[in-house]
Amino acid sequence: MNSDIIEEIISSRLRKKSRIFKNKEILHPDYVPETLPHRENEIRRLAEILVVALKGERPSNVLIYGLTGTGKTAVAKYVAKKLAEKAPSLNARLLYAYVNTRKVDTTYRVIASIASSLGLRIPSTGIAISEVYRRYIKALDNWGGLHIVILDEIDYYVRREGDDLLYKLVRINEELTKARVAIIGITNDINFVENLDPRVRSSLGEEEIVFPPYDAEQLFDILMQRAEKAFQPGAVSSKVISYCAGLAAREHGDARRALDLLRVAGEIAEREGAEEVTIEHVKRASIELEEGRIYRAASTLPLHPKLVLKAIIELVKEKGTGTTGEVYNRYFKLSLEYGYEPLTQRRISEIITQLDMMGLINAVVVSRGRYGKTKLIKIRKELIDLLEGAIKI
DNA sequence: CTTCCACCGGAAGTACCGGTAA
DNA sequence: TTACCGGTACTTCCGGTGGAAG
Repeated sequence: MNSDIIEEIISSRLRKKSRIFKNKEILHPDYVPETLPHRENEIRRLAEILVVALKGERPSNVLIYGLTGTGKTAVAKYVAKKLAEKAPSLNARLLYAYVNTRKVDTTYRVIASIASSLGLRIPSTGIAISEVYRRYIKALDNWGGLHIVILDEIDYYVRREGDDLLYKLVRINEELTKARVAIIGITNDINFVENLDPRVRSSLGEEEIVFPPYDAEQLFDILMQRAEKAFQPGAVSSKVISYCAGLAAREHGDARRALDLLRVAGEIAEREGAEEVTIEHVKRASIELEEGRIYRAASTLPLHPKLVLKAIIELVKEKGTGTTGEVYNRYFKLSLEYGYEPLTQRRISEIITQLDMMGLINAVVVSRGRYGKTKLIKIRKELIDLLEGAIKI
């Protein structure tokens, strides 16, 4: 009986308290802990730069560099939040806006998001960008404090939209009479600054902080600190944590990855009803994370990208690789079979590039001399079946 | 050294959607 | 309601190109 299944799950998960987790939230990537191990220097630097805000001065703009999962976001939020909390007792007005410009990915939405942190309500579309900008400036001056604007992953943004917005923001203080704006830009691409307008560059990079990747030992400390609060005593050994740390350290010391690994390993252990998390659980977590990402990406693909992916899978199964032209021909046939109007090759070429960027396929531009220039397209063997299952049309 | 393949990928434009302001 | 606005998906056109073959 189905109700028995539900009953069983409820009784095994809810009635007994988890043997593994005490508070899983703590392993969540957005959770900002009370202390950030091995980032003391970076916190101090940033705080020293921004602290003049509490005296009513405008602090320097800051550029923060560092690879993913090196604590850039956490440190920036942490310092901004602490200062904002401290401000009222010192009779200073300080607010901060945090925008991840990879998620909030158009100029309009970025400004709207910044403005909304001042309590401004901006429609999601419909008015001109310059109008939103104007309202933001007006709201700033009415309020008259210091606004710290944290722009996360700005390299993504600038690559897509250019540096117009940065240019405007950097010079916004010239238009303000009472309020001030300080910008914290966060990027994981060190080269990105070189392509910026020199004026933006010098202004945004008044101060620069570089976040080095964590090594395995530091990752171990980070995981340990969180694990103590997140797990039941004895549920996870230091050996397991050290294994997670090692795995993540190999991928350029990414703390987010390390935390995900530990959390999912814990979930697997719990599902199994195990007493504690083992290294085997971590290994499986590693596979599960990757496969889950791929599956979600593939199964939510729109129609034509799905058809293109299907064409690629067929070709790869037959002969190992494919080219843009071959994929297009196969896609063309498939489209007609399913009764859809095929798109142009130009568009398909773009879709192939997108599939590559999502990590579903590998597409490299190669020149084969007399035989032309094209994309060489492959799929990792382990992913073929997974992808095939994900794209039932 | 030149040729020339099989594309790449930028630019500009069209159509449409979901939304706002007046 | 009409007139915009921004974003996305797509097309058309086309100059550009790495390197094997000649």
